[in-house]
Amino acid sequence: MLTKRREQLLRFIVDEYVRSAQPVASSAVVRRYGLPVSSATIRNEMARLEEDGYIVQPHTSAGRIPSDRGYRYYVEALMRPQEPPVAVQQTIRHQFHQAAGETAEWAQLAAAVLAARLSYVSVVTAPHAARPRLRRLQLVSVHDFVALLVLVLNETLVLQHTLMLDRQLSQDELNEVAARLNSLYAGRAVDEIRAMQIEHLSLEAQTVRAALDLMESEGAESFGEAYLEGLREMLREPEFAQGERMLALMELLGRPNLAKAIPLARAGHQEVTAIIGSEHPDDAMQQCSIVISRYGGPSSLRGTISVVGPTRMHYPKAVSMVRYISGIMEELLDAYFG
Amino acid sequence: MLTKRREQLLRFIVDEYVRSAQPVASSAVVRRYGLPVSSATIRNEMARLEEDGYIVQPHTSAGRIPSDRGYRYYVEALMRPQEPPVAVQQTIRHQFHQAAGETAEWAQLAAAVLAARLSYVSVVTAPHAARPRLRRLQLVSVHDFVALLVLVLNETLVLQHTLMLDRQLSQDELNEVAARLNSLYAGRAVDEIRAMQIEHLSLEAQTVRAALDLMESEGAESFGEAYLEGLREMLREPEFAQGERMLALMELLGRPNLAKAIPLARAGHQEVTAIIGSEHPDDAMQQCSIVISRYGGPSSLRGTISVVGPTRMHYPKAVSMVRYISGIMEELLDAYFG
DNA sequence: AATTAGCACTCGCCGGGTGAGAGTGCTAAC
DNA sequence: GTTAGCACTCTCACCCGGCGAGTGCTAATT
Repeated sequence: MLTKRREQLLRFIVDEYVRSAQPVASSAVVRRYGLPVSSATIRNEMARLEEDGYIVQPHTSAGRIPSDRGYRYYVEALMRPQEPPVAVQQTIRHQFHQAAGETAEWAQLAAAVLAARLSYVSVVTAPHAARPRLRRLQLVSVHDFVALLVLVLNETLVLQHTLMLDRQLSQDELNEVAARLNSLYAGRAVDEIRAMQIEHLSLEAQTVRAALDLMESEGAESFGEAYLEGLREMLREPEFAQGERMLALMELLGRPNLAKAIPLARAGHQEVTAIIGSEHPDDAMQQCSIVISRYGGPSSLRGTISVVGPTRMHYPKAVSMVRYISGIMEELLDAYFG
Repeated sequence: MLTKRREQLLRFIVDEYVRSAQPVASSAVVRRYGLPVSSATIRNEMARLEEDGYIVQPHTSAGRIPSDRGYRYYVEALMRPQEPPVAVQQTIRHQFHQAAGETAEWAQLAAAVLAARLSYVSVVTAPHAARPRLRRLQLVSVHDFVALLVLVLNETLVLQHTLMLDRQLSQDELNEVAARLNSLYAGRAVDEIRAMQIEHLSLEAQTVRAALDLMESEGAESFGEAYLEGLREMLREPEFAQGERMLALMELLGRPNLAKAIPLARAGHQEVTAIIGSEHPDDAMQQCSIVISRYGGPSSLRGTISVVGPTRMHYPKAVSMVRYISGIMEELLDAYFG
């Protein structure tokens, strides 16, 4: 346990380092903090904090910067999350108000807002149903040999897929097929439909296969439908100034690697979780922190919302912003599908 | 007009510089090219080429690199486009074979293939109909107060939009509305529908408004539905090694700026066009070249396919690859909607 | 026991200087 | 028109030394 003064000092070092990206010197503390002590005292305290592993020196005769452990302590015990100002809240609410309808659009908007407000990378996975049920399917004739399969799921998700037909079918015929399949399968989940083991022929079989595929891919949370925003903004941070680091980061946040970079499993529901630097299993992420949260009800539509930034991240802002946006997503889901 | 030998020399300088990214020295020419002349002769010829503006020296006592004019001459008169090897062609065809159906998927695939084969940035706009006609619209009930509007256009494009309803409507009622609107508007283009000036109430009006909006946005070629791929690969090129340039490039190729970066108007149909460095109006693109082509029939579905790379680009590969993929897109469109 | 003034010490950064190497342009000879 | 030879130029990498920032330690003070 840290003394009161050391806590204050650690907090100041984190705040100051986050602000300036420069190691914090003892004299800087006295000057800007205005404590009634001298820099020598601060130096002594700093030595203790370093001994305990909360801060480090990049080299002898430089100021101190927080270690991952220091950030952890800061996030856990020191920082006061700052709610976004009312004006900002209103702006954001307004933005979401405009994008009614598509859940995917909400996710995209959430990513955009988050990136814009924080200047870090945001990754938002679109809401997905853990165990989707078929509400109704519909076949729409598109062309002589092409039909569109539209799937409406219980959780108000609409999926579509183009079908290539063996023979020409009129809309009426398609309607018939759809009606028959609906009477069989409406209201059921993937596993139930599979369990029924009904044999179908030609178009029916093709439709059922496509529908099951779609529902299954919906059931699994994936990064295929994730929205990533703000790479450009984040690359302006001084820690990524060298091309070397930039490339590494881009590599890491590219589609195929995204799953490795962001451990969805660590996202808690309701509460916001931070993963700081070396706490992340992947070596490439040692310089980065993640602030992540799940949104949506436990049973119905769920998704995750996360921010990836340098360990020198503005945690109060990041945490509260993620919490706020996460809350909005929850509200939206509730309002539309509650 | 250049002498035969100077042409050869220019070609070699371009080839070599593209390969090595290093200024080409006179001695290197003799060594690797094996001409029965000495480096002094090459130096004399180089001096002439420089005088005429085809090559430049980064500084005294460095080799030569091609100027934009030099590249232009090379592209116009010197290079022989190399068809992709048969094996590669087959692989690509196979990839496209797998992605049947959605035109947007073709575009995405085209972008991915192009980026993978060339290691430059590829930008492909999805096929869009210049003057789309409504084939049929359909309303699908999704939720109590939510319906999905599905628009099938003559050119086999499917668009969808979620509608928020004022009151609860059954699928039967929705079908009725759709049927009425179809009987009125099927087969017509945006301008025709507008010209009819029919007054509608509530849901009908809402549907028509949404449908017109969708069709209009489809009619305009935009970067909203453009697929961009390969930024990571391209940033490995030595000219972008400094973080400075990387950021500039990313800035430039970000969504809002994409239209400024890629002048779609300069894309010719059938033939592939190159825009080299300073030929581009925007200052930020001086270091880059664009290889661009339009695909699709002149009347029906069209799109553009382009590659953005450093001016030190492998033009033969880029041009022939763009041409090849462009051809495939054309074939696909023909096969499905011809 | 905690604080502080003073001071020596360490280390990164910056500017200049230097030497090697690469490649040219020029001149004079072929 | 071509070529050998050579002086010249420019970059790059390296080293060096001074400067400034900031520390750690010691001894004195409260």
